Amino acid sequence: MPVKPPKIIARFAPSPTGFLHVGSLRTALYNYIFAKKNNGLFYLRVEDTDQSRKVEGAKENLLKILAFFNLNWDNKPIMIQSERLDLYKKYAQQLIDENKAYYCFCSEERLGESKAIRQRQKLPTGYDGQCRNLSAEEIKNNLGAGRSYVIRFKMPKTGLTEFIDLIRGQVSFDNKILDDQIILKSNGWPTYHLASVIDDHEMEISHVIRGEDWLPSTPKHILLYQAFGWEPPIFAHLPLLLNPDHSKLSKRQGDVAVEDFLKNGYLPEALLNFILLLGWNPGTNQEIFDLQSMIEAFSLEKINKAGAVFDLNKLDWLNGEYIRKKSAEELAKLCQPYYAEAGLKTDLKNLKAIVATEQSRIKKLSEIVSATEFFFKAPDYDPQLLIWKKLNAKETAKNLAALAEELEKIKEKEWTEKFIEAEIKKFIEGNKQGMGDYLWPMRAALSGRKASPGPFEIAGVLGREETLKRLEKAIEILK
RNA sequence: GGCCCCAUCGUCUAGCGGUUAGGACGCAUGGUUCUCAUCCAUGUAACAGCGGUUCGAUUCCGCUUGGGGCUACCA
Repeated sequence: MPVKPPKIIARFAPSPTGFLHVGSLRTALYNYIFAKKNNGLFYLRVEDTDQSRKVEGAKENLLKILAFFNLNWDNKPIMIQSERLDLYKKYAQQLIDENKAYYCFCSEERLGESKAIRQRQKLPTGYDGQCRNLSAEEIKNNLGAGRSYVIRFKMPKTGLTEFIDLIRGQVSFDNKILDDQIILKSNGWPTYHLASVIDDHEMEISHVIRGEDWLPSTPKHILLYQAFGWEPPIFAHLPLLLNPDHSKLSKRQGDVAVEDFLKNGYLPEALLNFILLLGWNPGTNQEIFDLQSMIEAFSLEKINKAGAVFDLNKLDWLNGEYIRKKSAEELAKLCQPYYAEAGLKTDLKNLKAIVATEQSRIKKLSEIVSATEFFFKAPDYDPQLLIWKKLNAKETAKNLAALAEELEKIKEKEWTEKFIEAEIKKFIEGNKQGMGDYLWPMRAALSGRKASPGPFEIAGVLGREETLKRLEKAIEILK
């Protein structure tokens, strides 16, 4: 029996601008999980038709990040538009030959003036159609004279272009307000409109899932499909990601580059989980998703129409959740680069113990260094910090001395958090004072901080010698 | 200006004619704890407005208002 080819093919088609926008990552994610959910294919295409925005290494960077997030594409090699220039020209020529497109020789100045006039007349500001009906003679003369030209698509002047958007339902545009779009630039390169339509057709894309900012140009694309006699794909326009002030998520108001989030210590799985939930929900109360469970739970029908504010608060919370789920070893490895950057060195075993003490506190990996730097070097602090509630300096020093004496009794090989805790608690319980009268000064002496991991935890990691040294120092400065 | 899209707590959202309008983040309070965090419990806070349709509208329709996007030889 012949195998039926997969019907569902989605794609991610970024332009290589040098960094990956989180909004683009979400688009890629939705396309990927939609394809996988439906046993379909996920294709990648690089839309590098704007030479002026060319960035060296951007494409490689893009692929690296997608792979890092495990958004693996099925077309190898991937499609790259700059390698297909002849094809776009051929199709543009075909439209010209069929009188569905035309040469336009208008200068930028004339276009600017025309636009200003139409703006004043409160009319749509699109191209005024000056070159739409040039005679064969005029075209020949202009071409002969070597005048620069673009190719414009001839939009129908009447009728409606309607389509069903999977997210928005029926959408309708009046053809007469549609601009005669440039499809081939004067340098011979295609614009997005031409290239994406041709490529989506050739890749046999079944579903175009992209940002809502593309919604207004979708009728132009559909008309292009019709001009070529092709079946348009199904469209689904995603709600936009928003700044806190509800404008389109932009660099001005914080990080938007995926690389920056990673650098700041967000885990890829947390970031992915977070953006999944911006504009989509599973219909249940589940909030934690790995890639596999996303695929299982996903459906396009549950995507929202309204834009979603990118709320760092919730991202931080989610990231904390994922950090807490890591093993000490995983976390230590993830934190290593941050220590290296700070010039702090220690072996992995020690690092494991150190990061474990802050695992429940940090929200981002980048916080680990400042949160744990007191392990690396004895902290400076105000002696007042050592004093707990109603105690005075003298009593505090006395308690610390008693504590030190007890700790002295613990042998090097018994020096573990658990054992220290058991011994010291036993000792304190034998006294008339409370836990805080001993433990606060001890913890403060070891960490130099108001808030920190517990004293036994710190002592266990610090080791016997360093612990006793810090206690001595505390007693000293209390005098 | 023109066109298109959108509208439930501060934020992400559930709801698909009859609900005490639910959950999560945040925030607040309490418990656990020497502290902070974690964890647990409780609380806080929303259907933009006006008209219809209907026995009944958060839900369906229209208008208003508000927000956003597009309007490039950028994608």
